[in-house]
Amino acid sequence: MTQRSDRSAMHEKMAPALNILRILSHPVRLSILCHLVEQAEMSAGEIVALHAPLASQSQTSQYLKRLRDEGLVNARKDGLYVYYSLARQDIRELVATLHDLYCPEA
Amino acid sequence: MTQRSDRSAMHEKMAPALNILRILSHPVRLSILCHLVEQAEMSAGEIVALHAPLASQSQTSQYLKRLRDEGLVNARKDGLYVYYSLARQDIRELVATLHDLYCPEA
DNA sequence: ACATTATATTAAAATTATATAATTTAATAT
DNA sequence: ATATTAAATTATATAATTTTAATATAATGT
Repeated sequence: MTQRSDRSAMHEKMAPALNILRILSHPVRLSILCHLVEQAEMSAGEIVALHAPLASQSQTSQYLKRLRDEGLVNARKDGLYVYYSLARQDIRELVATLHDLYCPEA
Repeated sequence: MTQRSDRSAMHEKMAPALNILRILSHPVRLSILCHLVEQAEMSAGEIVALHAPLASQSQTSQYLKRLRDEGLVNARKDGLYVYYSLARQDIRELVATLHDLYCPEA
């Protein structure tokens, strides 16, 4: 095992954390996840409304797709509506830590 | 206070967390911070050596500048050497959480 | 079948982040 | 003074992400 592969290994070990950090590094994606920590389930429309007019329907749908694709949220379709919910406990914990550190009460 | 400014306010409230997330979303910057959580102080040269050849001296110096500019690390100059250390407790806590969630032991 | 509403997709343009390469500053020693 | 080493800076190129705009799909009701 060479030095180089050691360092690659170090970086590979960080890959899951880096991936999550990148996903959370966007105001709307982070906001969606924050809301889903407190709300259990929200329809796509509610999520769009929550972020309009800062983010368009198309944009928000794209953010939701990213979160789906990465396995961070579940999507449940009911008729015309799609309901989103958090799919992973680690996101709950990470968002809680961020809240503690960067969203002081009062 | 309009709806729009409410939403801006929501996003502004997230700004500090977002800023930290973006800074941590890079393999070498995250790695540097991880090492400084465990090491207290490291010289620029040690940090460069730790990440070569994946990151050049110039790159690593740029990452350190970013961390300095953002106030995440302290730089102490001693002769030819510059010693870096963590400047903020929140980084320690955040890195610890990331470690717990994404770096399972063994 | 058609209209309506909710949601999703796609492609191009714009923006931002990162890498590369060359150069520079600063401290020390000869 | 000049050579050497550590570290930082700058400009440019490249790559990744995000925004925008237009369009498409899918479910429901008339």
